[in-house]
Amino acid sequence: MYSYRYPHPAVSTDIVIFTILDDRLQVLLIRRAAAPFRGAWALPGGFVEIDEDLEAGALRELEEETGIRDIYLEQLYTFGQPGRDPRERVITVAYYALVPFGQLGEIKAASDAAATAWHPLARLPKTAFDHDRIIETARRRLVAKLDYSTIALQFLPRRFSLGELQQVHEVITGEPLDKRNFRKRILGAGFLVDTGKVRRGNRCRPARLYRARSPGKLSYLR
Amino acid sequence: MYSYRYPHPAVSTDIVIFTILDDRLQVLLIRRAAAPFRGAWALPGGFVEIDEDLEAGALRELEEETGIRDIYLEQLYTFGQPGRDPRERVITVAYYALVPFGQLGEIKAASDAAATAWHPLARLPKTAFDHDRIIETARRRLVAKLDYSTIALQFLPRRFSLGELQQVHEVITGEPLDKRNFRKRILGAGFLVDTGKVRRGNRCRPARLYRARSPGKLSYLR
DNA sequence: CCAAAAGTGTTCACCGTACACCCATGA
DNA sequence: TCATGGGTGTACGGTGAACACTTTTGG
Repeated sequence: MYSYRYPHPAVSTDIVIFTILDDRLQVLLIRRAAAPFRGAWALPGGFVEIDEDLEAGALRELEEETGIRDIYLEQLYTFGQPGRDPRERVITVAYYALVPFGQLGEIKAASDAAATAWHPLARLPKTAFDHDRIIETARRRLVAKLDYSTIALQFLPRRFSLGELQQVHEVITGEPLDKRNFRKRILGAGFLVDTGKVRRGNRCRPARLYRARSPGKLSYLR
Repeated sequence: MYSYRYPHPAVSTDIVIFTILDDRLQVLLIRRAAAPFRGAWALPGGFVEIDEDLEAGALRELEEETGIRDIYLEQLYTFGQPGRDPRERVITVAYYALVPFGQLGEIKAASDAAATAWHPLARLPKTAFDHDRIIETARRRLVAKLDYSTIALQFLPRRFSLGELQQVHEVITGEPLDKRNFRKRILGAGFLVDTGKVRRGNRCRPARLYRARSPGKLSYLR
């Protein structure tokens, strides 16, 4: 009854990296340099090594293919339908993460990726494998977590204004929010701290800058 | 760059089956008939066949080992830490499901399971592998979904009384609920339909029986 | 001085919560 | 007749939603 008598599937990770750029929710794709789906856009990711933790494998592939490192991944879902990869049976464990806009200079096109680029979710190209389905699953998860978690903060740098945070919420949901209600709700929740600093120089009134109460931690609202 | 030059991990499924029995949340475990962890309690599950969908594999193993069939599984999480199985690298995709109490006569001990038994979550035995962690992850998911989904209905037969539904909620959360508020909230949500039938013979006033508005479907509250 | 984003309170409707008694039945 | 769960309404406080004007700066 031991398993290694039977053929094993390949196991890979795929990573959905979201950012907000030009007032749109965007996802990072790489152009595949090799078959199958050569030339098609695909999620960063790759095969897990035999003694490597799943999340570690995802982080490694992400850094190899995009240069992005030191971010917090959350497991999304595992896609294992036979036939989703034409080469062989591949089961992929999908992760997702959110990165701040304005730190895009670092994205590189690496080893086995011909190019990397941000794509607005509203206008995705045809993607390799079932990656469009993975992206849609990640989008739904993101929207669902938006109003019971502090997930939106991950789109912002360490210090940010309330206007920026509101804009993140508006871009993700597509719905405009009332400024006074938003501020009351967010500040009342108590997970933001006024840093005492302001941002000036925007040809308008300076904005107070806030930070998360426990930086780096994912704390929940209630 | 093709993957099959590299060793592949084994992929298995594990299934956390909850029920409510004796006013306690319980989980179905099998006693392992083979090494490793021979004689220890473990979740039903097993290796995925090379051309088999993940959920189909989970359903097959569940039926083989317990006789349970025709239930709705939901994917829980994928556990892949190296070393979690002493034989070789095994990545397991965990599923969970809820079955009605009072249908337990069918549970069998099958092929590679020496015995099957329900265990109250509050008093779990030592489990094989990392199955205690998988069970705890499933329990948290269940509690989290309780009040924004109709998941509790899955513990009940097609027709049920409001008292039974309230009891399900109380057992899962461990908190008592006010009867009038519970009924108001549940009936106001509009996913229950009065069947017109009653259940009598309990030495007390007969209870109206309800059913889900869309039987078999997982509809959400708001 | 003007454009642009920041900042600020009140009112109202609705919802969750607290709370106690009668009803229908089988034994 | 009595024990057992079934069934019902109201009052209150808190929370989310609607809504408009002043402030501060850079150009």
